[in-house]
Amino acid sequence: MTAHPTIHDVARIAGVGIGTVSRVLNDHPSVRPATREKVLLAITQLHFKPNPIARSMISKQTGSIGVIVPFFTRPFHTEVLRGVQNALSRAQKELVIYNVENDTQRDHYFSAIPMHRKVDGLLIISLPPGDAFACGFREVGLPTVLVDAYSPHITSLVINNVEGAYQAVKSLINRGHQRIGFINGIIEGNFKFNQANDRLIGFHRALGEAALLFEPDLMVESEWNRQAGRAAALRLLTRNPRPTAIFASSDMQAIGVLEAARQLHISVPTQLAVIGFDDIEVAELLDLSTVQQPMQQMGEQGVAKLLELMAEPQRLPELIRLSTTLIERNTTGRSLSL
Amino acid sequence: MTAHPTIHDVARIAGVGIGTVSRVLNDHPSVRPATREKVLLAITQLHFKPNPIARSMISKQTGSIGVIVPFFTRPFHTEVLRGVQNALSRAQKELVIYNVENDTQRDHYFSAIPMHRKVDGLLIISLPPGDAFACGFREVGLPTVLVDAYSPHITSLVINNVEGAYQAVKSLINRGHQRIGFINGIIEGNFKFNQANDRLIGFHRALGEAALLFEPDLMVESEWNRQAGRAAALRLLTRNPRPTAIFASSDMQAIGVLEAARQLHISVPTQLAVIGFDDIEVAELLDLSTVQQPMQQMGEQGVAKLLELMAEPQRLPELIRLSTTLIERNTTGRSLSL
DNA sequence: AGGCGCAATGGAAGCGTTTCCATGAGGAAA
DNA sequence: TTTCCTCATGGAAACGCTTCCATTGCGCCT
Repeated sequence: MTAHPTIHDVARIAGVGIGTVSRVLNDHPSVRPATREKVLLAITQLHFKPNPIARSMISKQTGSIGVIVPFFTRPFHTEVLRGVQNALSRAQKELVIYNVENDTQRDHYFSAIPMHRKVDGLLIISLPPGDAFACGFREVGLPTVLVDAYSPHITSLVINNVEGAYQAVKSLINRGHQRIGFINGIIEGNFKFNQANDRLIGFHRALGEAALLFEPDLMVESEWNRQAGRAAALRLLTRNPRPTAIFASSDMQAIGVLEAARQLHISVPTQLAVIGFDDIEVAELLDLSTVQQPMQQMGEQGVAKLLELMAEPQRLPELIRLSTTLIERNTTGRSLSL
Repeated sequence: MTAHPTIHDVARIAGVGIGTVSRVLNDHPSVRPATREKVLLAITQLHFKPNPIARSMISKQTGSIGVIVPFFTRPFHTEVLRGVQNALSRAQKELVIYNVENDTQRDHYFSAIPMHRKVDGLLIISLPPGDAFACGFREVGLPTVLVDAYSPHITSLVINNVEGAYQAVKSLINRGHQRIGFINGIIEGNFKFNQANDRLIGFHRALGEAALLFEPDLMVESEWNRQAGRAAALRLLTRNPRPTAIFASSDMQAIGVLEAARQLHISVPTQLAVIGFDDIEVAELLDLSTVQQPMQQMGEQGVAKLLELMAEPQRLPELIRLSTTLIERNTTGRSLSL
């Protein structure tokens, strides 16, 4: 409850000027060792800690990084955040989380955060800002990096969604599947880059290469979660003839597919092959085949890029591509493991 | 890139004094409507936003809440955070996450955060601070609330771990199990309150009530994760005679048990009953019996208590108890669901 | 011995707000 | 008309720091 001591108190106790105290705090060279000692002593006596807010006032730096992320929509994001957190704590930065649950909230953050200057840098995950916002970030001089999203105006770190989807679908085709269902994420109306769109392209490509026809009936859009995946799968699996394989845009959706299959007494993988996307921890538990994203790496590298940008704000935007890895487990037809 | 306008710029443009601008910003009553309009106009013209750091300087409020949490150790914590985030965004507060991975980091945060005053309040999850730290929080006047941890000096929100463990073990006993293995979390050396200790008490109680002997051999401590749970289960299941049921302190550990059982070709639930703790989402997927904690509620109510405390800092510490719910699924022996 | 330059230091200014006090205008009461 | 009081307003002070400029003292060079 005692008031916090200030630099003036320290100066008084140490019998020096406030300038000298400040110099000691900032490791400024021109302080005589003897003086430094006096000051240091006073500091420990008073339990003095410099007030970071007053410092921020002058330095215009807060030591915090903001992360805008649809946090609870997919375990995927938790994993990315893990990477973010790792890199950030190494860099001694604080992590401020802005969770977004809907478009209103997203836009609110996009427009408010650059103005309020409570973070030194911004990491945006899975949410492509429109050009207007993107340019806004540049204009106010807030270093920003996109992860799992793309904008030409902002350094972006994306995985190759086309390739990932292609790998998944091709592996299904290689196993002889001809009618392949596709549960995609939501394709955004305003048609910026987005994951769902790229994955559709990959889906098409794999089909085309195998001279298979794309049947619009076999593609469904759904939210990224299990319930929606399940509902989508129920629709797909009641088509006639039904698909013999389903590719889902996220592991959670794929798990929904497994549930739907169980409900309809369709056995996996014998009657239905299933492959997901992400490779979250549960995928391994359920022996789900999937397309692995380097989630932690995405987070870490995103932070690394952001720190670079903060050090050198005039840097031009970059586009960094990471690749996916096909993980074939039981749901695409390997014999049951032990 | 243009410098941010300040209150002085606004005052100049509007042809008023800075005091008046400030009054407009803070909805102070005594400003003539006409004057207010002039100021408001200047504000929109300049795209002026008050600098929150300068505000913090005076108000000594940052609008942020810190959360110290061993974030990535259990999905449990993600769920609690979800509740925290909900409550916080309703209250328009920012969320600063301090993830702790080890004791050093924990103690660092415990001692540094109260001093640096970058958060208005602190929520600590699953990490009991020692008395020294606990009193420290009070002394510097940082409102603090504990969730899933207890200290007599700080408002604490805990579930009834004794009861939860008791419920779990009793349900096993009711099903006829006599040799029950217990994979507990780590019991902290310094023997403050902790979850593991209470659960051990609950375990004992259930055993005692049924006149069963506690066999120290059948209890193992392990980290809260799957790998450790699996290792612990392998040890338990190679005892002779082996337990017919295992109660694990977390669902992730319980999942490790399931893996171990599969590896040893022990079938669940016929040859081995398994029950976990938490009721995270995967538990349902794997049809795992468990003791449900109201995770989101813990987060929300923790924040609610914290906000109360911030409004009324002299409040005395409270102890709030939440209860658990036994969820019986397949791994404790219900016949296989569809 | 005198002058010069540099190292060490003190403290004012300034960062962008809020708050408070002083001032002035205008209306009501006499 | 004069006196008070109130309401609206301007701007200085303060928040706790960093930075910069001015000042002092000392050693070294000539």
